[in-house]
Amino acid sequence: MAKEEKQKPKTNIVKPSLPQGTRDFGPEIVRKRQYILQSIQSVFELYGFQPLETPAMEQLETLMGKYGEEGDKLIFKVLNNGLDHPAKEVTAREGFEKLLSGKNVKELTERALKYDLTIPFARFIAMNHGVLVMPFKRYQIQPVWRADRPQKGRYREFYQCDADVAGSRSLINEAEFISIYQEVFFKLNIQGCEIRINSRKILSALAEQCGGQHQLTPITIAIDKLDKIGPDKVKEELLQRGLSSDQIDTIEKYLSLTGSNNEKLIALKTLLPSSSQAGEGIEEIEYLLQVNEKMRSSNDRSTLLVDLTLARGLNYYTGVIFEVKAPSTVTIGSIGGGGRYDDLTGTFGVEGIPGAGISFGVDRIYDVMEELQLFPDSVEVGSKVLFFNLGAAEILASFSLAKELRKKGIACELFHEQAKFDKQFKYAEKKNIPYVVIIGSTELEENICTVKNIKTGKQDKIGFAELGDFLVKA
RNA sequence: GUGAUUGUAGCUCAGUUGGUUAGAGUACUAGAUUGUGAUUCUAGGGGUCGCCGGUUCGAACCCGGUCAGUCACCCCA
Repeated sequence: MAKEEKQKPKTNIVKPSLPQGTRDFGPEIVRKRQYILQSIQSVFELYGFQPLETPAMEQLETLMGKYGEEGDKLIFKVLNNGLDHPAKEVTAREGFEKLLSGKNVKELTERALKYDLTIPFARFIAMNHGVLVMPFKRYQIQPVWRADRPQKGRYREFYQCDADVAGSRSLINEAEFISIYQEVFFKLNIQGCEIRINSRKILSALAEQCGGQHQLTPITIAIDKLDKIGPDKVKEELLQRGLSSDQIDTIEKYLSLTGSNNEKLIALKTLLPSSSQAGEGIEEIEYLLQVNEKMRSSNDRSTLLVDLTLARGLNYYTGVIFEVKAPSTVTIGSIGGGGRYDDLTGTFGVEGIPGAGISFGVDRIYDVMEELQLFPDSVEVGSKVLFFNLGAAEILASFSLAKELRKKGIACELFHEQAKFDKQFKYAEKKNIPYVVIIGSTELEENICTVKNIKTGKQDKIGFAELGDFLVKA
């Protein structure tokens, strides 16, 4: 026995692997993602939003109960440290018993990874509202974690990219959010997005007409599935939830309202005539349509569409709601969403702070851009210049030339060893380096170098002193 | 959390009813080629067949479990 163990060398080799639903991002992917994130960030900044970062972890109680029963299950919990300490053995065991009976256990876990950016934002506002300039406009670009089962376009760690404003009821915010969407998609050259809007007030009025407020959530959940399961199944689901056939009839009429934005709103007024809430919702949307018409520039390639079937799952929304659909040429659905919520911080004991916000789905925007080949070539370029290494004396000259180029802001590198041309060319090609500088013994004597454009194959003899200017212009 | 399906070289994939030493293309390395990327040719390295266990004289192949990917549901970005 002992012999066998000796034969196996004792090593600590671990087979490298990633936790389920997480990813590494290689250099090209990081560049492309950064291109998207920086575009969004710059637009947020242009509208006066300020950056905020919050910890990866929150207190578990900050998160629990905010995302519904299903949401709670998807929160990643962090095990407390020191549970194996003898002094804590009794409480640890008790905690584990509680856990088995399905309770939340402070004894075992007090912290959790954040599940979205909105609740940490609300927590931040609740802690700091006294010292913040209100309304507080913040944007936040950070990873969040969900213990969901991964599938395409769905991960356990992913980035969210949110802009929210706290402490303002003005519709100007919503109008600017629409404008931000349009500007970002223009910047990324994504054409044909649909920005869909609706209002929770309208949905709420509909629920009122169909049995009362307690029906709001079931109704929104059911009609949110409309394009997925079709009108018949929606009716079925509503029937199961105890709505009468009269009420379902109303909802069916509601869902079948068609026409232009204004036609839909006019038809809606006759469907829900007595509701002041519906009236408010309609007025708000009319205002946004009007502003959008005025602000619209030739740059905007996204359309603003009133979609009365838009519901959005999260039930903290109370006013206008948004969702952005990817261009119909790709099969990726929603790439952003948001809306207004009246009570951001009530759950933290701070009343009277309303908010509104939007979010960009970075991973899906990436997929859209990849599919439509919208990333500019320049995104892929790291170094602009590679100095060939043709020997010790030759490369020595390259050091100072490289330093000169870097001083001018040109990224460049020296090939790491003397090697044949083939190898050095291939390196440049694989790294998407557009120019190579060749300095051999003949060039060295004359203080010149050969600059070759890899794509065109064009070569120029350039004096050492002129190299920087030549490449700045190239 | 439920169900289905896949896992073989760095990458894309073959692999017969279970049978000797697991293959191809591509990529890589060296040479033909001592200063210009191609093509071609030659040679070479590279595998715990996801992992653990079981059945068998014998398992990449059959069975069980597990991990990971993909897809659908739930839900969601």
